[in-house]
Amino acid sequence: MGRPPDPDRREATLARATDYVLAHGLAGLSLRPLAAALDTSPRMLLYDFGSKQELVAAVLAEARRRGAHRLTEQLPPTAVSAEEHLRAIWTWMSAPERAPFVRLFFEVHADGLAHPENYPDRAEAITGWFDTLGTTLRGITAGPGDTVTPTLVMAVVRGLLFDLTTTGDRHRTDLALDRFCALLRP
Amino acid sequence: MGRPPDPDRREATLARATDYVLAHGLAGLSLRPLAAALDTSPRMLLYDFGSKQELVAAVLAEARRRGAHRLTEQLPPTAVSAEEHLRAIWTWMSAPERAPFVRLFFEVHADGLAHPENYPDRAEAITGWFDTLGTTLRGITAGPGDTVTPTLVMAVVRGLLFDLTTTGDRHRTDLALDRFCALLRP
DNA sequence: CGGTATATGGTACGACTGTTTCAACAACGA
DNA sequence: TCGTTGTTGAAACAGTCGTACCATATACCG
Repeated sequence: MGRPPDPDRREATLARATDYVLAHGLAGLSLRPLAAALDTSPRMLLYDFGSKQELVAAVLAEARRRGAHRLTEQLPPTAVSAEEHLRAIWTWMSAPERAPFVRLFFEVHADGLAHPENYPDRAEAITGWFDTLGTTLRGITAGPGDTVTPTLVMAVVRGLLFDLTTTGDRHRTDLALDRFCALLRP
Repeated sequence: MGRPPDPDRREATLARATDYVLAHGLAGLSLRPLAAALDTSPRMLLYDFGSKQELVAAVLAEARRRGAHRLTEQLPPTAVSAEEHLRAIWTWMSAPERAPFVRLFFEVHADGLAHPENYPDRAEAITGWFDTLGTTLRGITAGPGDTVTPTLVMAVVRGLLFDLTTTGDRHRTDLALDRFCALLRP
């Protein structure tokens, strides 16, 4: 009896809140401006998510879900070479459409350095690549259990993303990836 | 006539404020706790620095000054090989004593992504390395004006620092740098 | 001493924060 | 229609923020 709950509302506001965070960043996030942009109220945000902290956690989970989904459907099949895979990853991650995700990624990392207790599984954002890259980079790695090569490859990608987002110099960063690919060729 | 100004006071509080920011981070920096930790008052901080923004700018300049000073006196002379130079850079930057600087570095980068207008010369933090590395990596670079090799080298260092500060896995990141050095050998 | 400049302390302002409280409204079953 | 449950608005609470204003203290010169 009584009014039936509306589970869609929470998911809808979560989706739009994720858009907002991707657009405006995590640093200065505040409930009142967020609610205003979402045509709702801080009251409802707390009603749906309990607290700001839980809201942020839900938004980060949703953002990661989107990123992972987009990546798996974008990367080429395992048939192509390791170098082509690496180039595809760089092209995909450095594309302007991914800029909001990249910014959020760096923002979360920086906040995690100051408050590690809020991100209990933040290492997974690094180690989660090993399984995927271990297979797609087959031919470069030194065996199936090799984590060193994926570590280096992703360090290059993240380091070049750091450079690109700071300087905006796409040409130079693209050339640096070319150089790395050349080094990988035996 | 009148009471003589005390220029040392501002520098002394700047030094201690820099210590505080390196220890506590930039994100949640607030005048009142900062002043309490420095045995002074928010009133005096504004009196000496004009505004919080100028204080932060002064602190960041001081932090960069310290980092640059420490680095130039630590790196080996130009006589050693490029690989030894790279290893020295990694050893120095990944040392636990540098962790506060590294954290501040990533924090500033993340904040710069959201508010680029506050960091008009943030690209210098990247390109400033080219002159130094261009000479010390002589033998690996493709000429004196080559910016691609320093870009890749520093991307590896920053990417591995990102990994290390997230996962804390020093062994794996050290091995990844070994792998990169092996790739650099012709 | 007075005059004058720098250095401080105290306090309050206005704007913001996340959160709570109270009340009302909406949609359903009986 | 009534009770019940989910939803929503308005307002207030307790706090923090950067900053400005006003008075006072301190240290120098003449």
